[in-house]
Amino acid sequence: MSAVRCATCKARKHCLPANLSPQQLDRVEEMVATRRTVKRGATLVHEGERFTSVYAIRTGFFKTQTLTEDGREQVIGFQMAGEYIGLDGIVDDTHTCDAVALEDADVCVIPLDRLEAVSRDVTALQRHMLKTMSYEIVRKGGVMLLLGGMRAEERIASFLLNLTQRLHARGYSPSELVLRMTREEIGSYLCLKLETVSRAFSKFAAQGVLQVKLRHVHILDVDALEEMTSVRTPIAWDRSQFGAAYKESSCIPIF
Amino acid sequence: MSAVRCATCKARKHCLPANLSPQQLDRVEEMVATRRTVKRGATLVHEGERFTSVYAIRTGFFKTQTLTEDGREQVIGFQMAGEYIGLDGIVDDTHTCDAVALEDADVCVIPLDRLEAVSRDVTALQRHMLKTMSYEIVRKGGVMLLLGGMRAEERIASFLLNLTQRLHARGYSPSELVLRMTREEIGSYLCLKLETVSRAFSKFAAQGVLQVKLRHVHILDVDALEEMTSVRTPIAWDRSQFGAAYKESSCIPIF
DNA sequence: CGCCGCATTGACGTTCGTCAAGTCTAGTGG
DNA sequence: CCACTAGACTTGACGAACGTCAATGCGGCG
Repeated sequence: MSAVRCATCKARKHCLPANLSPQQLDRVEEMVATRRTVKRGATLVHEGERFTSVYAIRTGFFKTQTLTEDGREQVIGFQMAGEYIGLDGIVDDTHTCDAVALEDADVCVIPLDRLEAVSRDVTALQRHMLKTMSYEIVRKGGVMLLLGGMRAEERIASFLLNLTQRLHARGYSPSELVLRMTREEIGSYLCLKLETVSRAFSKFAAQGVLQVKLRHVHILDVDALEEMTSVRTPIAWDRSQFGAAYKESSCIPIF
Repeated sequence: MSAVRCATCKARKHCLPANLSPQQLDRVEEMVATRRTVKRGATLVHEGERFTSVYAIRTGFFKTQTLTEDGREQVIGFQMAGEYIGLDGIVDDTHTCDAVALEDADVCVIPLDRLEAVSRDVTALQRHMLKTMSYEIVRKGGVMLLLGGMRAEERIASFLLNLTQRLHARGYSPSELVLRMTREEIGSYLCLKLETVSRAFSKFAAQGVLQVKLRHVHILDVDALEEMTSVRTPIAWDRSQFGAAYKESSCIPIF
């Protein structure tokens, strides 16, 4: 199970602090209790389940969602390689949402007590985890601004920009992407109906901003998309490491 | 300046872990570099300011807000005794919002490096800070659900329930409260216009659910308010300590 | 090849924002 | 102590944005 090493993991620059010494890296690797594969459509964690570990995504793509009082599934976020799942469970030792794989995935299981123990020795990790959680707080603040202040088309423009930026930071094309989620899941996340999402895609295509063919999206005019997103970005967005260096991104921290 | 001790602070059960030994309490107290008073209307931290410390509120009431691209002030949250301000600044060493006192306040200044150092020694504190940040993540998720899934009146019902619950946990009446913020600030927070807030108050009053006289609100029918808030609560809400014991609250974690 | 889930498109209605007029209150200064 | 004023609040009329409902198209998978 530990044939996979952090040292050679492609997601490492997204989930661990930079500049760890080889000794520290060994220490950090001990945190990973095990690794799990999750098939497309399978659920990694269930809402209400007892929390013991956080998960770092090595490969794959997830959605997190929760059940609202009236029975609808509300999508909370989309997660990709190097991002963490389960941080919301720490507060009450209970996971607050489902995490469902939208493509076959591979995750590291990190028990919280080991994470804490190693954090006491490796101060860079301690700081990194605080930053990771702080980042999630700011990200969610960005979504709040988006939901409160943006029109349907603006939200969708932000969403597309954000997805491509994060994918680009992981080696994919900055202008072409394959959506892993349905229109309904996008709508749920942005608090819009699937019809509204569909209409926006069609309109963007008619304006020559995008080419859309079902899940395949080709962005023709990034600037046009960015002009639609009028809400200021609180913090930098797609960077492989936290820090002041990446502040110039104009995309809202949301997804 | 250290005439004020954590041991005798009334906000302590909200901002520190329970069951600290006297020795641990001494250690924890060393974190507090200084204390600051903030007059009503004054700003504790400014958006964009370099982050070095988090703040724990001893007394008083704050709003946090950020400037959107188009120049509006968007209220992000309201904070009261025992709650932390500034956790969002950790990720990029920069505060992402203003914190403005809505009544005269008194806060503890806790430099992050000291917080980290003490956390390495006092594992209960380490865990507590992770829980505090996890809580903020879940709280923000609750606001997202509220903004996405609730009507104006439902949002305002949730808001009122939440405020009274938090105030009740701090010794105030569970049914009577004095709002520290304007209709416009409530509206900004809930992504509604001040007219909509006003109309909802009037309607609730006409229904006999509330008595409202400007900032003075008297809740006559808590059950009616709770019935309006249809979105399920992800986690427990008003508790002085984290843990599974407080799960029964039916109010959405938002504010 | 046919079916089913996903996506598109149109018509209509509800909710809340916008604009505007007017009231009340706390705070200020005479 | 009272008059004045600026800001906060209330209330009404109207319109735009998006949700709702419904019909239809289409592509991938068995």
